[in-house]
Amino acid sequence: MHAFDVLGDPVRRRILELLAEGELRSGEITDVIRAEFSITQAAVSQHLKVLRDSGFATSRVDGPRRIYRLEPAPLEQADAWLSRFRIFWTHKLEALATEVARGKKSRGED
Amino acid sequence: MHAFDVLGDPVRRRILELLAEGELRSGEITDVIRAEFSITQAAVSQHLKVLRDSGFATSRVDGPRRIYRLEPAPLEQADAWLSRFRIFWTHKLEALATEVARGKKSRGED
DNA sequence: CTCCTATATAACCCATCACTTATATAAGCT
DNA sequence: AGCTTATATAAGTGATGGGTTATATAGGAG
Repeated sequence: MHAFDVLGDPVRRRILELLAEGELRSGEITDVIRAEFSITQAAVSQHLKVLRDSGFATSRVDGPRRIYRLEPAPLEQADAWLSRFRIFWTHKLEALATEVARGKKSRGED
Repeated sequence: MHAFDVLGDPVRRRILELLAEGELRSGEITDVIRAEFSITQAAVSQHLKVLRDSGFATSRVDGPRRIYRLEPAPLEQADAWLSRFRIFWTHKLEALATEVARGKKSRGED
């Protein structure tokens, strides 16, 4: 599944927002998502699997719990793809500053 | 259709890349896409419709032709959503520089 | 007016996705 | 061992998306 396909789902985007704050237990994620989207625990677990399989998150076991952590690499790839369009909404000098700040790390991506 | 759903399709991403170079006729887009993806003219036209309906592109009539132009607003929204994660792959000062360069235009998006 | 080119739309099909309910797995407690 | 909690997986379903072929629309050329 391509990074942008993963980001196409609002539940997954929300999970990534939550994980941006720091590590979370599966149950904590499930509670928030269930409150906001009214879906079952199984559905949330399936979204977590998609995030794992696509490299957006990793999990580690803590007793009977799973702790999820954000993995930024696929997000960075998505960001790199979008970077070529940034010239359209920033002034040229500002765009240049952005590129300098990003260290021109991403070339020939996608 | 959410911006990230639109970006989830490789054909549409490729069309956006082409339009980033400048305006193109529907037929020019169709030729490139057909060569790269082996799909029909109708399929390309449907992708162009998705891009129009979701605000990623506009078209104007030139005789029997349609000229397509990139519209950056939805791409900027997608970029704004990703911006909250940039801290994960840039150093803090670099991330700050990026935010300054972007003029902190996007707050509370999505 | 008719024909051709350029493009979009309609109708249909099939695969995939997001969801559900039901069940499995595994750890901790008593 | 048996129960409970935490989480994942299996199986099935309905909706949607992206493709196809066929057709419509509209402008320019003869």
